[in-house]
This record gives sequence, structure tokens and C-alpha cells, in this order.
Amino acid sequence: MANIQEVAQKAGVSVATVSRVLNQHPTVTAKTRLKVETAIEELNYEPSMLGRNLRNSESRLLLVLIPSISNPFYTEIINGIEDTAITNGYNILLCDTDSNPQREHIYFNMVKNKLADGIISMDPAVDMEKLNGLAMQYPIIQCSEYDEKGTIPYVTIDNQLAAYRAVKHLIKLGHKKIALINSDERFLYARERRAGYEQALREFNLPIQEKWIYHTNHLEFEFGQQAMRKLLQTDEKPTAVFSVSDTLAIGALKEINAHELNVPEDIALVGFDKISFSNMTNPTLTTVSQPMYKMGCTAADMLIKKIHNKDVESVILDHELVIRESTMG
Amino acid sequence: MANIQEVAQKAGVSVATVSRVLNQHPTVTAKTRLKVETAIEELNYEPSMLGRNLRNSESRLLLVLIPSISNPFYTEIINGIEDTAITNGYNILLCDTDSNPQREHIYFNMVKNKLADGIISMDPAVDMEKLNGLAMQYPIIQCSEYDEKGTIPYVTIDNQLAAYRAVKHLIKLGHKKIALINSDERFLYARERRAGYEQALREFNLPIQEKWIYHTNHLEFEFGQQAMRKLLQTDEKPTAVFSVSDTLAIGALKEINAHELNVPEDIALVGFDKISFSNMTNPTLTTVSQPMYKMGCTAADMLIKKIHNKDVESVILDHELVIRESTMG
DNA sequence: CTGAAAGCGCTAACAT
DNA sequence: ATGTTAGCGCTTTCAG
Repeated sequence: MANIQEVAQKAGVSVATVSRVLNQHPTVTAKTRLKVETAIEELNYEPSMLGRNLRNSESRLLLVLIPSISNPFYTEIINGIEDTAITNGYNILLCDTDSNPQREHIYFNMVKNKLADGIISMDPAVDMEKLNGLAMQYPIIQCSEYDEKGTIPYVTIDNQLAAYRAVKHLIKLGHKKIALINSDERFLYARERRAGYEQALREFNLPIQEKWIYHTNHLEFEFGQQAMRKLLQTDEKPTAVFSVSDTLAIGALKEINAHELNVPEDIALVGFDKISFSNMTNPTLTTVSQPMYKMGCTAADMLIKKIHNKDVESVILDHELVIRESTMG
Repeated sequence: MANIQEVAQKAGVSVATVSRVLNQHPTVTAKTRLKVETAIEELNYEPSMLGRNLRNSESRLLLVLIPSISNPFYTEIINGIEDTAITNGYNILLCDTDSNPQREHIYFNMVKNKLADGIISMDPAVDMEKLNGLAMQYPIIQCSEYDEKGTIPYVTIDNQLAAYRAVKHLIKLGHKKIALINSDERFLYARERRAGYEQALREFNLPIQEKWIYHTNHLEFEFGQQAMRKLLQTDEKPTAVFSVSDTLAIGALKEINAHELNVPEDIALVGFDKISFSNMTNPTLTTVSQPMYKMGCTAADMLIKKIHNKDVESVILDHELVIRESTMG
């Protein structure tokens, strides 16, 4: 592979001139530019990012940390990030951390090692302490999940309000026995959504019953099934279920059907995230829609600003309750 | 951020010695090693990959091209790739090409630009000509989808045999009117699966009817719905459907239900890929399971071998027909 | 066993 | 408008 030297030689100019052509400096004559471009063509030259990056100490690579690529929730967010990044001359590196600290470590090192210019973290299970430490030296943005005590800018929705609205919707439908399938409350979104759930119940003077609140560490379908199985075993079965993720809700739906019960007649069901599957179930799933694409764009914008040492403020975006068959008696 | 110079200075040694410590050269005295390690500790030094990579002209980064992160089919493959890569000291860069040639171009350039050491392509829509061109100079492996005319090593399954078995399963169940929901036949897997479908029909003297073969350009649920809608409009409705992807099959199931028909009583259904959602539908979906994790591991292994200039041979892995409720009358 | 120095490919002063 | 040159951070001969 040819390097800048050979191009310079072939074009009969200095490497500086080649570099100028490469970087579209206006001070190059049309004639020399042509000579250089011809040489580049003939040698099939491709500039090495390595040299450029070392010199400029930037990589124009953005790291995006997700806990698992299999969670469809992230799909649209990533599209937003990617589109925005590319528009701004950055590329993204999708990092599946598997919520594994060791992998996380590798990716953290990439930014320390100058292999990436910044990080967008969407991993709720990320080591917040480490992340906060890193953020003192390197550009970092959090998307969706964040650390309320930390200083890292984030983009998210009002989880409590969203949960409140979802549960209120169930109450308005006449439900009084509403269960919650929650994820691990060491995650902020889980705590916030639970707060919204409780807020709605309290507002309508409904008791908060521990037996109707189920926690699960994972978000895969099977854990939704398991959660529902437990809820159906309680002495007093709930007539409605609010689940903090669509994947869990879909598992719950499966389990409800397995018990020969119907949604929404016997049990109404609300999910969260509006993943594409949620419209394929039978019945279709009422859910909370987050502006995922926009979240992604915003997060990428914020990160790029941060990389350029501009100040950025955290952003809270709007959500929407999407009412579908699973709550339409 | 400290560099190797400062470490050398602090430790009272030369940069060469620091480098030796960094790279675990055996020729360093325990004493000097300690001095250097202390200095590294104190300065919080992290070696820059940029300098190292430039010098070694390798990045230890692997590119993985997928058409869309939203397709759950790729999830397990990527886990396999990632685990294998990390074990061998490589990291992976997930590239969502969106089947967009422009994005593809960006990622191709990354390997030309020395920002990545090689590519695993899983994008059926990739520009095969370009990919073959690249492969003459850079390490490239194809996973799942490949170019039969090209020379790039690949790992895949026997798509024709898998389809043949799926359709034979339907025939054995007594079905004679079997429809095919196929994807675009400019993709090899689509052509092969269709060949398997036809092979099974021919073997049992069943006519191949064009009206029961539907092609769709996309794999999202809605296209499965649309396909099924068309198939239900034919003068003679099929009693079984083989779909080349689970996502399409799930869309078809949705549409069948919308017409007040039942699976499998009215129409039996077979998908392909065994995505996790295929076990959440009602009824659960009979499907073809590919050894996805293993495919990923194999592809990564092959690529790393290729990077080290070793010869690699294409691999065809086993598949399995997973019989579930959608074909259990 | 360790140090000096060259050089990977590129960009940006500075000089002309 | 173009050339010369230093240097980004690292590894690796080559000497000693």
C-alpha cells in the first residue's frame, strides 16, 4: 500500500502538498491539485488513519456501550446515534458489554488509549464509579440510563411520569389489582418506574401490595414468563400488569395464555419501550413509546459537542402511551 | 495523559526499556522492571494504541458487517465472534450497514486505512464485487451469506438441505399445498432455500405453483403479514407455509390469526433461524436452528488465521429442524 | 541488560 | 503557493 511519500514523489511535490490536497486546503493551485490527485489515483493510495490520528490525537471513533445487542430496545437509538455520528464525520463502535466488567474495561481502555474519542453509555449495569472517574478526563454521555448522583450529562425520558401514566390508564379502566413486573432496583429506571407506579396507586387510594411487585434481574422473555407465573400464584390474582419492559410483558403474555387466561379480559397488560415485536403479539401490546431515534441523535450530538469542549446540558425527552389491544376490553 | 517519555524519565530509564516492560520482554531485570512499573503506576500511564498501531501497522480491531442490528438472527453469531476475538486479543467493531453502499464504503475504508485488521461480512446485500476486490488485499471472511462465484472463505450451513427438510416435514404431515415466503432471490440463501423447497415438492410429486411462492425484499414482520395476505387471496389457499425467516413467519402468523384462521389446524407454519421470539408466539414456531454461536466463533477464528497469513478453508456447519406447535396438529 | 536513534504515516508551523 | 522539518507515541534494530 502506497504512502504519502510515494504519492509526493510520483506527483513531483512535497508531502506537505499532498497532505494539503487530502485535507482540502484552499491554498493549492488547481494544477498541482490535479497532479496530486492523478498520483493518488494511479497509486491507489488511501491515507492511513493511523498516521493522521496519531498526529491529530483524535480517532473520530465513538464508542457506544450497550448491555446486550439482543435487546431490541437499542435498535432505533443506535440508528439515531449512527446517523448523527456519520453526518459529523465520526464512526461508531458498538460495544456489547454483556454487563461484564471485564469487557467494559477493554472499552474504557480504548478511549484512554486514544483509539476512541468518547463514549455513549447505555448500559444500566455499567460501573458508575469507574464511569464517573473516566468522565473527568474523557467525553462521556449517558443515554436512557444515568447516574443521578453523578455529573455525566445524559439524555433520557421522565420514567416516573411515564410509569404513572401507564398505571393511571389501567386504573381508569377500572382495575384495582395492578401488579408490577420490575427489573432490578439498583437501576435508576427501575426505581423511577416503580415510583410512578406507586404514585398512581396512591393518587387513587389503592393499596401498594408487595405480593404484586415482582423483581427480575434479566429482561429476556423467559423472565417475564417466570414473573407472571409467580404473580398468578398469589392468593389474590391481579387483574392488570404493568411491566417495565416489552420483552418481559411478552413473556408474561405467553404465561397468561398458558394458564388459559385471556388478555385483556382476564388480565390487562402494559409494557414499556414499544419494540417492534410488541405489535406482533396477539393481542398487540399497550406500551410506552420512547423517542428512541431522537434519543440517539441527541446523545451523539451531545457527545460530539463535548469532544469539542463545548458545554452540554442533560436532556429529558417526551414519551407517549400507545394504547393497543392488551388494554382494550 | 502521560506518555512513554515521561514514564522513562520518571523511572530513570530509556523509552526502549519502558517499551520492553510494556511488552513483557524477558530481558529486563526485575529491578528495572519494578522501577518502570512504579513510574507507570504513579503517572497513571496508559500506552497509546495509536503509536503502537502505527508502528506495528496493526489495529487488532475486527470489523463485523451486519445489514441491520435489529435482526435478532445476528445476536448469537456476534456473541461467538466477540468471545473468540477477545480471547485472541482482538476487539470487534459492529458495523450496521443498513445495506447502504455508502456506509459500507466507510467501513471498507477503515480496513484500507489500517484502522481495522479484517472484516467478517454477514450482509447479504453487500457489494460482492467490491468485497472480492478488497479480499485480494485484506483479510475477509463471509459468514452465513457468501458469494458462490467468489474466492472469499465462508462459514455457513447447507441452506438447501435445511429447506428441503423443513418442507419434507410438512409433506410428511400430509400437506400438499405448501407455500413459500422467500426473500429476494438475488441473495444466495434465498435461491438455495427455494431449491430445497422445490426439491422436496418434486420428490413427492407435488406441483410447484408460482402462485404459492411469494418474494419480499425485506425481512421485517410487516412484510410477512403482507406476504400472507397475498397468499390467502389465492384461489386455492395453501394449507402450509414455509418462510425463509422467523420474522416473516411471525408476521404471517399474525395475518393468519387476523383472518380468524388457526395455526396449525388451518395452516401449518415453519420459519427459519430460531430467533428467541419464535418461542414466544402462540403457537410456538417450528423453525430451523442454525448453530449461530459456533458460526460466529468459526468465522472469527478463520479471520484471525487469515490475518496471520494462514490458509483457511470454508466451513459448512450442521443445522437442525426444531419442531414446535405451529406444525403439531 | 540497557540506551540511542530511526522510523511507522501524517499534519502544521515556519520558511521561502 | 509550495517545500522543509519537527514531532505525535511507540517499537525495534544496533551498539555497547
